[in-house]
Amino acid sequence: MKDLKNLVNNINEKWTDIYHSLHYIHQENISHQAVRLLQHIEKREALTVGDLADYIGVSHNTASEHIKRLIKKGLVSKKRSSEDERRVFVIMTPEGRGVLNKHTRLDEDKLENVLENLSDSEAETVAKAFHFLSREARKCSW
Amino acid sequence: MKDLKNLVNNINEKWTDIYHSLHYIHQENISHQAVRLLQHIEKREALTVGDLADYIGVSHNTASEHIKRLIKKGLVSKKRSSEDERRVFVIMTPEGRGVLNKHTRLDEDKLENVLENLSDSEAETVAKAFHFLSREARKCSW
DNA sequence: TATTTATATCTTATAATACGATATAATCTT
DNA sequence: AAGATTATATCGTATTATAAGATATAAATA
Repeated sequence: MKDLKNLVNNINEKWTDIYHSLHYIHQENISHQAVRLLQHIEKREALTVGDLADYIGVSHNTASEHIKRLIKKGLVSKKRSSEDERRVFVIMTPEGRGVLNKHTRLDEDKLENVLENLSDSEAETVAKAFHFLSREARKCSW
Repeated sequence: MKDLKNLVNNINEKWTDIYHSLHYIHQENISHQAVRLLQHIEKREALTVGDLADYIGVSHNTASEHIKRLIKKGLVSKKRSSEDERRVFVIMTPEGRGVLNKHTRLDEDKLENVLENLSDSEAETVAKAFHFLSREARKCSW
């Protein structure tokens, strides 16, 4: 029998521990909303300016300005829809992906170092766990 | 034999997938630096204003102003050191912990829902994986 | 053709970020 | 004890980020 509440809390504590120990030391100071936008753009295909406005909960003109700033920094680009030429898709550039990774992923060198110190069976357990969690998380539509 | 580079990349992709699917929908728009400061304060004991300045890489006067703003929002409080009365420790308030959790933890309801959909043995695998990772991550001093 | 829709721009306002200069009080040095 | 050092705080100033209302433009739709 699973004690779910306890497991949830346990995972959450360790989730933040792991991130705090293994995250990148980044220098480029990107803003809060910029990270939120990039996170969403990375995970979804064909997002428009309006979609992004809804996602971060601001008016469309504000979202339009956010995108303008991200373009100026070279983190995203725009691509007009061919079906409906009013719509504009926001595309992540390789530079944007790089900056986002530095802000959301674990530092590859640190993580590799950690995994080296695990036994083969422990490393396998970790690989399986992330497989299970991401498989089910993807189904979560809330 | 472990293919580490591949495992690292695999975990990182799933790490961001999971966060994107399960993070809280937060409304309070706290700034980038504020989150960084709160994250560090949560994980370390007895941090001074100077420690925090070094951590986020700004001058001491800037850090002092960050703390002032966090105090105004009720997210941290100050406590003067009794040994050295020049030093001031920054303490997280329950409100600060709440706001930080909303910005760094996974949504408890979503995570519980995900775990419910795992078999007992899968859930156990997940619990073990976080145990192993956080155990080794804690040793990472870089 | 009139209306709606999707973006963009302009104006205005506030908050966040940062640093140099300076102030203050506590501690350490000589 | 006097002077130097250390830890914070505050003031002045400047830039960037954030946001929304009003307005403009161009494409699609009724």
